[in-house]
Amino acid sequence: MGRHREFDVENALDAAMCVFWSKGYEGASYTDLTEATGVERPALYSAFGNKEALFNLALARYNEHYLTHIPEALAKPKAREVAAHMLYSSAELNTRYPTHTGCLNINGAVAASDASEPIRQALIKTRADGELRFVERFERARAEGDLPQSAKPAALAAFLMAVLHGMAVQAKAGFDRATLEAVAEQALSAWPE
Amino acid sequence: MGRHREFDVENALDAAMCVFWSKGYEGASYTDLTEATGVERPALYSAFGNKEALFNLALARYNEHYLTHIPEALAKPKAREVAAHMLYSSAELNTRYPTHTGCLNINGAVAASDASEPIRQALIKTRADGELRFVERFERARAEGDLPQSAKPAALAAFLMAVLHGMAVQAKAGFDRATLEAVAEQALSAWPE
DNA sequence: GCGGTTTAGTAATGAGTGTTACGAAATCTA
DNA sequence: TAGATTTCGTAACACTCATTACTAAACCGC
Repeated sequence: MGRHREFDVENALDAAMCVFWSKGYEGASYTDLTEATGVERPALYSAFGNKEALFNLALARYNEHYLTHIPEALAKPKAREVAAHMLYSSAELNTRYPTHTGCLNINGAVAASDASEPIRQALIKTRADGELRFVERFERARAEGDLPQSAKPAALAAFLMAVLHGMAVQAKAGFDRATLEAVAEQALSAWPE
Repeated sequence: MGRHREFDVENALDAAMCVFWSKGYEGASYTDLTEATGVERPALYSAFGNKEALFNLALARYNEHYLTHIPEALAKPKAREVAAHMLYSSAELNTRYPTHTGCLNINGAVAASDASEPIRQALIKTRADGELRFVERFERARAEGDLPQSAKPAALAAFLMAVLHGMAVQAKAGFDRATLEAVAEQALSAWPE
């Protein structure tokens, strides 16, 4: 019983996610969030909690709905295809929406004030979790003979993530998809066979 | 005539630069800046102008005093050495100071509020200027036969910058020097001979 | 020492931040 | 329809932000 919600929670969360994607955690104000969602501040608080909780929900939604290429990549039969899928899919995603380029995990916070240090750490952890999955995937690839015995799975995963992070920074700086794909191609040319 | 400055302008600017290096433009407050410099707010204003001007001075100082490996790299005789010097020097600089890891050009602002968009654009321009120097350097290398005719200088420069940006993000996330050097080594293995 | 000039530092300003009290509106159950 | 319950939205809250008047202090040339 009681009054019904007049806004769609999923839509509002998606709109909030786009604001964070574009401006990062600290750069996004509640004025921005209410404008983008069409929901007044107190309603955002009652639906999602405070700004930190809202961001974490937006981050979870981003990882689930927009980073679908990660499990896709991990499922590829060969290590090189794993890397290629990540690189080209990221080039696409990083430039798909002109209003929010780059990657939420990077844009969210690289450096920040003390107040938002928890968010920065949460983003670091998210990225570390992702990297770990690639380390394990490349270890499997080496065990399967898909990578040479001399290959270092941890180094390959760190390198792959570095290129992905760099592409996200470049996308946020306005680089177009073709340029990012050239970066991806160059990164792949270094891949051990 | 008149009263003398009681603080050293160079020292204060260096301390302010470290604050921006650690927390970025928006994340650095005047409380942080006065604590780090030991100079009260009005004195910072009279010496350097407002926050935006202070940041630009800090950025210029950073580029001049801490990015000395860029001209060093450009002066190397071979393209591969140019890239190698950039990668390993950045791995070192990004982890040299535990209190301010990564790179000021990246930490300064990747995503930000509308208010600090000018700073974000200034950082983008700084990075673009740097990239251009590498494009020209690699074009020369190709002309000199140091790079194969099939090599694409613009793509190589974009790739190099992507890895450097990614390493800066990783350093800010706490990666140690050895890990960054492994990334550098992997990036170099992709370099055309 | 005096007058003119510059700096130091306290303390205030106004705008913007995230957050929340509170009363009006809307819905469900009885 | 009456009462209980939930949401909405205005308006305020306390706080921090960058920025700056303003006064006392320190210095120079005379």
